[in-house]
Amino acid sequence: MSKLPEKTIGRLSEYRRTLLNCLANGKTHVFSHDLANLHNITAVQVRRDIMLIGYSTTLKKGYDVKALIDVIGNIIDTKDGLNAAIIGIGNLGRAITAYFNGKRTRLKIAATFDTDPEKTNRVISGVKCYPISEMGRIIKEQDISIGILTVPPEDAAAVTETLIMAGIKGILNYTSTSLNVSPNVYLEEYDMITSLEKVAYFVKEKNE
Amino acid sequence: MSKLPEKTIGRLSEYRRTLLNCLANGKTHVFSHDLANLHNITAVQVRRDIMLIGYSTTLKKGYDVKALIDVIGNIIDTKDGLNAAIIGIGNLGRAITAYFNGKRTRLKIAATFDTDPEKTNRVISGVKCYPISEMGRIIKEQDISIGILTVPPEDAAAVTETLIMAGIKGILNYTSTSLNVSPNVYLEEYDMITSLEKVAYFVKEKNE
DNA sequence: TAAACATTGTTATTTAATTAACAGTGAAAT
DNA sequence: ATTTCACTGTTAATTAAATAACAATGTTTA
Ligand SMILES: NC(=O)c1ccc[n+]([C@@H]2O[C@H](COP(=O)([O-])OP(=O)(O)OC[C@H]3O[C@@H](n4cnc5c(N)ncnc54)[C@H](O)[C@@H]3O)[C@@H](O)[C@H]2O)c1
Ligand SMILES: NC(=O)c1ccc[n+]([C@@H]2O[C@H](COP(=O)([O-])OP(=O)(O)OC[C@H]3O[C@@H](n4cnc5c(N)ncnc54)[C@H](O)[C@@H]3O)[C@@H](O)[C@H]2O)c1
Repeated sequence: MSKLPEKTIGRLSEYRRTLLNCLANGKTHVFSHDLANLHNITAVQVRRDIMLIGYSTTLKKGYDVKALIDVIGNIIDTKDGLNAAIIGIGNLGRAITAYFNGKRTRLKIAATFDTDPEKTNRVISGVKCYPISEMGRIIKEQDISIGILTVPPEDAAAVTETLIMAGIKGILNYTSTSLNVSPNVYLEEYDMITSLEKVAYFVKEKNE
Repeated sequence: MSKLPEKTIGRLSEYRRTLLNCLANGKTHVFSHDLANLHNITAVQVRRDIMLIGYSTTLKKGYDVKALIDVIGNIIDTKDGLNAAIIGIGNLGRAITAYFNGKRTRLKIAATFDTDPEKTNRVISGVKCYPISEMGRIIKEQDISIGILTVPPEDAAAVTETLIMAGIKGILNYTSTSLNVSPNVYLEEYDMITSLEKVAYFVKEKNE
């Protein structure tokens, strides 16, 4: 298995979501082109991704939904799951917490952190919010390996520093500041304004 | 100029954000490697992107911050700006609206839409929320060309249909359902769970 | 001023990702 | 049964993106 392309990992996650839907609707098998249509990509891409993870079917009646879900799970999930924390439980942090809560069993938001005394030491959106000063301790105690950053942009760098000191292994950064992390920490960044500006640019392009 | 790589567009948006920061801090010039460090990429990449948009400096004291902001603006922005709408003013929709409101002059959230009568015909997070039934009319009246989808996943497809009928030109889809749109509409999709699962996968990888 | 240096712009190379091509094979049709 | 058909798996080709290489040139230092 070793080295799967980064893009493939993203698509596997999406396939699984769709497959879980199929399962819920009683579909037991799905063709590569069905999966492709549902994701706006080509059937070849789907087959190639699935080839890469080593699953294959002898039948010509499509992939076995259940089996494929399991195979993808073996790639993406860890045996015991991973814990994540939200840092900065403001508007976005609360939306994410409320959304994730109870959605994935293998990946859960175990704690949130904030500096605002109005928010700390309370349960917000179903998860306990701790003062940032306790971050190191809680991250270790609760074996949290992923940090989701939703603090104000100007605090992002400092918070990241603390997170890494506390032994965090992966960061999902939603603040509009890009971060520098040591290469043993995986960093994924997403900026909504960039996305929106991209849409705007291509809308403009198409009009010309 | 014609065809800029998609990735470059994304980075230009990010450079501009950083450049605006520089400007605010009184920096008038910035080196390619400064910009690179701030974005976790290489200086070559920065220079190449900037080459592609046709800006260059004769000085060897870095790029002129103000000038570069303008050049990027000419690429990304339209003359009169574009209007966007949020569809589904729930947790995520509200967070986005509150965040964007008053941030970009050239790109603004002009209206929001929802089905919930508790929410419609009120101002939420600073923007008027209309019932979904009026979407066609409002989109035309207010010249809205971008739709940001934050409705429940099961409603995404139907809402998209309506959006396209109303003449929307670009969609930013935050629901966890991927959409099919005609090729004259630009579609950008982002799924937080996929992002988080990607982080989880690479965290797991690194541990092995 | 001359030499050393730093920085840019651009072409060439490499790497990553996608798409095309097609052989192989089970299922359905005749 | 045999032919046709629909799908899959995989290698090869193409395209897109990132990186390296380096000439050109303004800046700083001796
Ligand atoms: N809201 C959105 O839709 C949206 C979109 C794109 C980007 N963002 C980014 O996400 C981040 C948060 O946005 P928001 O709208 O939720 O802002 P917000 O102000 O609602 O929330 C920020 C939260 O962080 C807390 N905080 C401040 N300093 C902190 C620190 N040092 N440590 C821990 N917590 C701290 C605040 O108390 C607050 O609860 C910002 O960086 C913003 O740029 C938000
Ligand atoms: N909250 C998050 O952080 C988050 C993260 C990832 C993805 N999402 C996705 O974003 C979407 C919204 O999430 P949320 O947490 O804000 O949910 P939410 O339930 O808080 O908000 C959904 C809103 O959409 C409205 N709505 C329902 N049907 C509608 C329709 N047909 N037309 C217009 N409006 C309608 C509801 O009244 C509600 O206000 C979901 O698809 C979810 O999968 C959310």
